[in-house]
Amino acid sequence: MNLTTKGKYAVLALLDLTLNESRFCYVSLSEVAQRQNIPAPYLEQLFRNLRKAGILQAARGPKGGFRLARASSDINIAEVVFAVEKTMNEDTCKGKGECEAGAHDLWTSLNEEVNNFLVNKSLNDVLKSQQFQNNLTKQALIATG
Amino acid sequence: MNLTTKGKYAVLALLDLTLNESRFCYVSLSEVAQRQNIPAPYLEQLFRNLRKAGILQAARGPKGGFRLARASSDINIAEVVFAVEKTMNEDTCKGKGECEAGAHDLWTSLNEEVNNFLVNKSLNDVLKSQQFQNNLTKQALIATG
DNA sequence: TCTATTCTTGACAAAAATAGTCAGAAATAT
DNA sequence: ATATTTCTGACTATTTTTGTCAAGAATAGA
Repeated sequence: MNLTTKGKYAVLALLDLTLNESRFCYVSLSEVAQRQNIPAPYLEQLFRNLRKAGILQAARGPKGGFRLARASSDINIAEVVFAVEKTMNEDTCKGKGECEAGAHDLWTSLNEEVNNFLVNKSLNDVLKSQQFQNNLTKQALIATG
Repeated sequence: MNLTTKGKYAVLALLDLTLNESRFCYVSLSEVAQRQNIPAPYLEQLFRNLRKAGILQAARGPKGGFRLARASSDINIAEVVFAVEKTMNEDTCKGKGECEAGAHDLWTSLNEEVNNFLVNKSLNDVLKSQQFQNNLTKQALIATG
């Protein structure tokens, strides 16, 4: 599993979206980008993938924007990361038979370990972390008012 | 935690070394490189770091080479990976206060998770995997004879 | 001492991935 | 109509990974 800023940006942006979307409203990408300090055109790329993955819904035009396609408790971190990071560690034994089984198993297990951890954390779980609540509520208020 | 071929090469090379070193003998880098299909000059770089990290011992000159500095059961995978991969995910919140605590905790936890897994696996553990034994014994014989 | 072997070191180069940018098209609320 | 906002594809820059090279230092053995 590759874990770069791409994945982190994506999660961060979705958390922001979760807090700032009000049930029937869309939140514009530029808002999120500004609040979370992510280059807007870059975030566009990520949102593109998140939409294709069925995690985001989009609406164009004025008052348009993005919102979660599902409840935040139904979106886990793994799928978010997968949606934006290219390929996971596909266990690239280059076929020459030089891949030792023991080592192979090791990376496979590791991947499963990481994956499990992330699959079992939903956006909502992350959100429930007390510190986070405090932090972002503040930000949301600043942004709104 | 960054996990590229560097780390995999390192582990693979050490496993090879473990199987092919006979208590008091050194194994030459080029041997390992050839057997495991790793570019020798590249492996040099890795071994350099592994030596600095106190994982390998080296001896120059004819009959020289490398051997483990400790028992294979005393070397865990995490330290091997650390020795060759540059920096781990140092939780680079760029200080602007834009790092959300919830997300921050998430990456930290993930890192700990991965780390734990790798710290608790020794070279010897990997070696004990049955398949691996079978596989490499074969290779070792080919290499010797 | 001489020689072949092997590690040591530092710097360099190529390739790939990541991060970030841009311009123009398409949709839509007002 | 117009302003807003997503959509798309291509492009550039930066960083990391991967791999290479050449010259030096140590040492076993003849």
